[in-house]
Amino acid sequence: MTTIKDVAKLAGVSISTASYALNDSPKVSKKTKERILRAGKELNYYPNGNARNLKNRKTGNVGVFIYEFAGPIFSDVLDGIHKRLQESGLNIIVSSGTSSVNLLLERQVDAAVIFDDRLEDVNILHYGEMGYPVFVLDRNLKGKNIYSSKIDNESLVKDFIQKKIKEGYSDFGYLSGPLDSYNNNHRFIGFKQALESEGIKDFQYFQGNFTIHGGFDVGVEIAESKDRPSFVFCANDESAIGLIQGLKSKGISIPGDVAVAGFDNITLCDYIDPTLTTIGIDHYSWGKRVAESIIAILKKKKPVDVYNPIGSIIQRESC
Amino acid sequence: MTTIKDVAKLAGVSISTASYALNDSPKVSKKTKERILRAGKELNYYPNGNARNLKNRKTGNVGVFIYEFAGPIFSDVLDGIHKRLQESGLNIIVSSGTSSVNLLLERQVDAAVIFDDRLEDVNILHYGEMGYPVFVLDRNLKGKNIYSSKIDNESLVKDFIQKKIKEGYSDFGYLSGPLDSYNNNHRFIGFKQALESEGIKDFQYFQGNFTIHGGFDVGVEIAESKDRPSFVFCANDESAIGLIQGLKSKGISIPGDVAVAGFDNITLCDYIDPTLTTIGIDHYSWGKRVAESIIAILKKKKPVDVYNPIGSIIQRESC
DNA sequence: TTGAAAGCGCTAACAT
DNA sequence: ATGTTAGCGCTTTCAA
Repeated sequence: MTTIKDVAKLAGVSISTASYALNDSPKVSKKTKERILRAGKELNYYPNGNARNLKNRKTGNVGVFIYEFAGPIFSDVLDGIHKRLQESGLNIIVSSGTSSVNLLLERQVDAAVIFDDRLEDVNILHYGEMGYPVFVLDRNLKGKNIYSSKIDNESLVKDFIQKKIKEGYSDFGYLSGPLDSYNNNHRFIGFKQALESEGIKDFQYFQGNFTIHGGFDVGVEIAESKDRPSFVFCANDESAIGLIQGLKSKGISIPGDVAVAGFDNITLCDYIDPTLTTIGIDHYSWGKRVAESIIAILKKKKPVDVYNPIGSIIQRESC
Repeated sequence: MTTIKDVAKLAGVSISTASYALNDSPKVSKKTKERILRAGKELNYYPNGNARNLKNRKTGNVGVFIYEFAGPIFSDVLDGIHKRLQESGLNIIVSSGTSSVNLLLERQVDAAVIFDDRLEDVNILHYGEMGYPVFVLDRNLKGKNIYSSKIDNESLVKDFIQKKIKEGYSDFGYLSGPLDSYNNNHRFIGFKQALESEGIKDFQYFQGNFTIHGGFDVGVEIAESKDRPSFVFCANDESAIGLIQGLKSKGISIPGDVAVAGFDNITLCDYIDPTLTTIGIDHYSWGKRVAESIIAILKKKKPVDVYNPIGSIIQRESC
């Protein structure tokens, strides 16, 4: 493997001069710099990142740790983060599962974005304690160097449901996500607040799991029930889409018999029949803003205000 | 920052003994090992990955370099790769754009999977030359340590179109992807082979770009044409979905007036109306198999047979 | 069973 | 403008 030593030897200079030249330092004369760079080209030299990172005490890598690679939401956030980091010459490293923990704790990244319910608090806290900035998305966590950016689930859902109540709906159902999901639980709070504020005491509760399949089963269950709600708010779009399919499979018409809404605004919303009304988050922009903050912290070495993503109602046919 | 030195000091042993203990070497006695591990816990010690990687001349990381983070195909391949690597204790590092090149050439990964048309051959070749194994997906590239795994586009498309010809279609169109796309070009070859083998001389050619939007425009164009093909084969599902929407927007019925098929079997195929007949690749399994091969190469230090993914016709309503 | 010391490839302070 | 050298944090050979 070619090292800086080989380059220095071929160019007939010392290692340090080679290093200066390769890092484009003004200290070295134009002539020798050229000679060194030519030697580097000739030997196909590239610096060993591990050695550089060790010496520099920084890697130039930003880690983004997600729950899984599938999923429309992650993709959009990732594309946003990636775009912004690339403009600033930082590398993006996306990982998941146990890899995430390894890369974090072994300090192979200079900063991290956590978008993964399963990654344990203790690891995030420890990484922050070591002096590295971390952004946690959709998660409540406080600690040294920890920044939390979250969707304002309560207000968004509350406003939306209040609007639907004013449109005349009164007989609601809530299709829940997993009970340990931050987003689900806060959306549920907003849902209940809306009913309460409008004096509606009762609603039906359905347990789902954020998946199309889980939503389908609930759809069938509701279709066969004698006491169907006239409006089901679903904690995310995927379960709403499953719900619609379950209802349709039993001949229920939407929104006539049962109105449905979701949360997230994934691509599928536009393709299902009827198209799905939902609360949309601009995930791409969210990613860009988070990356923006990380860059600022890394460059200026000082804390920064967090940006919380903005949501809006995307009115379609399903309610 | 806590280093191995701090742990050694607290445990009252030398650095080397600490290192042995932390790496669970049998050389060190049970009593001292315990003491060292306890010291490590107390100090919240984690090894510095860059230092370890430098010394070991390996990182335990496998890089997967993709064209973009959005896209249903990448997600499934990634999930497959991730699952298998995690079982083997290897870290997955996913990246894109200039980051990919940096991570590769700086040797921050022990092996790589390239699923990105834009990543230049020269960088891949150089990485292979340095002794690292690389899997290139859907790409023709030969070189040291380079393994190429690809969909058998020609046969799949040829068989499919021949089948459709036997079902009675004869008036075909081809909706192309970008002209520099490996997959598009090989699918086109298979398409032409099928027509030729069945004695069909003519077909219409439409230029698309693999996107829904691009497909839509062609759909409108075809709808307004006087000489509509009765069957349009699209080089991927997204353009097929756009095509369907474009045709429908002008009142063309599918498959009655124009039959449509795609390639990939993305989730949306099941949600569009009519549902889309396509050629499906099991991307998740593909990812697992590729990871399997990488693990074998890394462990056994010797070449391995490449696995090419299997495809099959997914018959739905659109043709 | 434990410790001393060299060295992985690089950067940068310091000396020339 | 260029060279010498220490050292980043770790592993491992060699000696005790």
